[in-house]
Amino acid sequence: MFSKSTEYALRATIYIARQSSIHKKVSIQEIAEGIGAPKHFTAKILQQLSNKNAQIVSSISGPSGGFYITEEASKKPIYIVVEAMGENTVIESCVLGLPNCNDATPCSMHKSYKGIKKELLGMFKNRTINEVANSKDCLTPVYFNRNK
Amino acid sequence: MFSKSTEYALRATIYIARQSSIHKKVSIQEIAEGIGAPKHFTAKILQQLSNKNAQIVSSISGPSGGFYITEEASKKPIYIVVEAMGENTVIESCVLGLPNCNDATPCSMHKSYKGIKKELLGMFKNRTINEVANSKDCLTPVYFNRNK
DNA sequence: ATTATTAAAGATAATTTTGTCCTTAATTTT
DNA sequence: AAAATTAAGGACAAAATTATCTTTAATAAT
Ligand code: FES
Ligand code: FES
Repeated sequence: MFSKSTEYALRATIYIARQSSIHKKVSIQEIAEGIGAPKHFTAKILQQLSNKNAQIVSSISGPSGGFYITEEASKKPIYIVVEAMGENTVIESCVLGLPNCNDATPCSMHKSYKGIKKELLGMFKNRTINEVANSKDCLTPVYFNRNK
Repeated sequence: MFSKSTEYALRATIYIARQSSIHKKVSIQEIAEGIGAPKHFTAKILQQLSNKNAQIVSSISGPSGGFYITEEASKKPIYIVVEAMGENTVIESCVLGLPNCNDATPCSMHKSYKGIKKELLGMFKNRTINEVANSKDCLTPVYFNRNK
């Protein structure tokens, strides 16, 4: 559904929200291993998630530095992660790839897709980062690095 | 959601199902223009859709040749198009990109996604090519080449 | 048979995505 | 102040996707 980048971004955000706080930061190394993603690629993605526009995760350089997420940010919907990666279109656009997916210019899948699209959007817009990260639905410790 | 290839494949299949019959075939040229896709790239995709494994669309070379779809094929679900392009995983796999999206090994999005996934799959597995192509929901003639 | 038309097939190129590496800057510890 | 640790940033490389071009094969019309 999403690109690798966005998948890693979601996993990294959830990982950070689970493992860290302002007092206990996590390193790129740890995050990359925890989510099963290449280290340097993960670093790039974390930059996107922490830059001025996104401000989803926070970071501090130097020893005992690393990444963490503020209470404030963790209350935001996971949608912002997808948005920061520029992939919100994946959820919002036409199944057939036509421009303007809306009731005024429907494609022949639109009527079937409309409801699903709404639910998909809802899933990302209504659930907060914190809620997803600490959901009781799955708390296996080795969660993100299941063997592929 | 899908790759360009799969989007083109879906549009092309729907286009052919609308415009053609065994008596009135359509050329690559016409299809490509009709769906707003690059001609030679469309040709490649049509090859995939017509090869021995897929057999979704049929073709005949030579003058007055072109593509068409059999009654039999048009009764199959549009899912087979997505499958022929090797992108059924898009619908079937984990939102976070983890392996084995199922109730036994859920990720923290799984519970929310489960129902949506089922509907998405249903949309592709329950609707036939013919049904989608000739749906009353959208019969605008210039449908596939809306200006982008 | 020859010519024209159309898809099939293969080679190549451009672009985007994914992944790696190396240097710099920031910050803490010693 | 110096050394160590960590993220930031930029350059580069590999792989995958998308797109184009050229030649070949099939078929029909002349
Ligand atoms: S216009 Fe195609 S899904 Fe909405
Ligand atoms: S396991 Fe992640 S959506 Fe099913």
